Amino acid sequence: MSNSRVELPVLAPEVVPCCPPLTSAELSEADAVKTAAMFKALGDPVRLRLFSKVASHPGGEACVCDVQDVGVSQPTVSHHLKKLREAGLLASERRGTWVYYRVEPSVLAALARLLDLNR
Amino acid sequence: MSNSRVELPVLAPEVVPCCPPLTSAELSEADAVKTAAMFKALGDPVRLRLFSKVASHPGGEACVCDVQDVGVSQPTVSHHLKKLREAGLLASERRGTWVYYRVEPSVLAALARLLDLNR
DNA sequence: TGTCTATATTGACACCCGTCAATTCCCGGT
DNA sequence: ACCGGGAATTGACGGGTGTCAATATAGACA
Repeated sequence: MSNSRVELPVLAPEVVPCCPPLTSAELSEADAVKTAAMFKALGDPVRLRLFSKVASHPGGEACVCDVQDVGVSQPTVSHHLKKLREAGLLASERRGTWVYYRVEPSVLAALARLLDLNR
Repeated sequence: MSNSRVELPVLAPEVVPCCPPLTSAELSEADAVKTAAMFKALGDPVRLRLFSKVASHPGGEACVCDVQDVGVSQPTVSHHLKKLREAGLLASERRGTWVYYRVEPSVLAALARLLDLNR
């Protein structure tokens, strides 16, 4: 098969940037839908721990085997990582046997700016 | 019934501060449960818009009548505001006919610090 | 080719969640 | 006391979500 695969599968383009601080102006309905999807992805304890494990892992990335000890089954871990990827918070890449996940910094920064208090 | 109610009902004390940046260390299970509850509260488009309307309202607070135009019924607005209050993100106070909501700054700051990238 | 390991997908199930209509509660004014 | 309006609660319904067991896929190595 052609090896022109560029990988980086999901992460739809309209998920990326978005929005001034919440304290400075109210969100449009469309922006609220996009942004709420990201918060929703972080709104489950297991997903938040998985995200935290990836984000804090040395080198900025972690394979599933590094993070899957969160008290649920392997398919459930895979399911949650997929949700985080679909929300644009994580990116994944297969290298040999393992699949590595890393944080999408721009998206995380957008969320942080959204919550920023010092206007 | 006795009218010795002190108001300011919810906002349990253990909801308040919490946790270094997600990129610096992984969350404990207990911290993940508490923090995920806040993200979950922001993970619905209607709630996020309500929160945004309160946060960006002049004077730092808004009565329900100021924010309830989000396309759902009045009971649903009340329901969502209650969720935001229970998550520790909003505080409410009745003054005469109207009930005013305002953002809990410390909680919002904690979430922003959690998502902070630099460092 | 076949086997082993790592990760993803499928299908099923119980429970949670957002929503509304109807009702109730709380407060001011008359 | 009564009434009117703002806001909260109740009860019900439909769709979504987290979870697991079973299975499938993909790559590494014999």
